[in-house]
Amino acid sequence: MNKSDLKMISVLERTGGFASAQELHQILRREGDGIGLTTVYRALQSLVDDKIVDLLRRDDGEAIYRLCGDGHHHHLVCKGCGQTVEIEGGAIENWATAKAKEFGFREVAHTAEIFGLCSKC
Amino acid sequence: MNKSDLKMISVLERTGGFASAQELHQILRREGDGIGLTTVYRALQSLVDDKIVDLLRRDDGEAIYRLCGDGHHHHLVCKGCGQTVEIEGGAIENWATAKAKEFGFREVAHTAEIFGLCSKC
DNA sequence: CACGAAAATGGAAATGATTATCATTTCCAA
DNA sequence: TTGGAAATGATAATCATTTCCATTTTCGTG
Repeated sequence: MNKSDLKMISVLERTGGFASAQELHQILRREGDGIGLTTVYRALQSLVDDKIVDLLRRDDGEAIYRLCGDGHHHHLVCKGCGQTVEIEGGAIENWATAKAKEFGFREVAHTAEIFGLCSKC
Repeated sequence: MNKSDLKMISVLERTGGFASAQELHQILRREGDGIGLTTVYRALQSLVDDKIVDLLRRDDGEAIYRLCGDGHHHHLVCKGCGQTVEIEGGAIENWATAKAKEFGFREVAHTAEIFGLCSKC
């Protein structure tokens, strides 16, 4: 956990929703921070490894990052403003486990995200 | 639906699991087909638009395609051999709908995939 | 069959995100 | 202060995907 990591956490806190590496870099630059794009990618990768931020993908495949709370959870993402809500997925966990067992799969992981328009958009 | 579209459907049928555009292109080339990469992308895009194939993303963001049956469904994907199984997601549908309503989201869609190792791998 | 328009095709260049390189700078303990 | 490790960032390399554009194929009509 170095200076850049903390800087990224700070921007992510301020932006709230998901943002791409490029966007986060631009924001920092606008604020006068001379941080390099390389460092942004490095810091984000490091935070993902430490499970401090979540990484998921936009429709076009671009990676987007979000500061996340502890433990396993899923997201409700607004297509309009990018605002996201962390949600519990009790039903999902059971479903994934059951299906995996049904087909004899081991070491399973799963992804589940919901996209839509929030009440403001 | 043109010749290239049919050709892509044919390869996808033979490969079974998910494959990327680049992989599908290589397979066709190996078989002696001189189809261009551009055409592969175009055909896949067209099939996705017509909801004949599913598009999802590998961990690194690369797009992978799979011939899919009718209707809404999810996948159980083997990390080892790429073999996939289409599964029903009754529990997921309800979960997604309920959560969306709970937070006042409209026009919702959702993704849910399970990754693991199949019995052979 | 011949002709021309429209669709399809594919090679090459452009794009854009992400990663690798590498020289320079910052940190920090001894 | 100093030596080395870690961090940094500009630049170049990579790689999937798109865009461009010229050529070829398809196909309906005379």
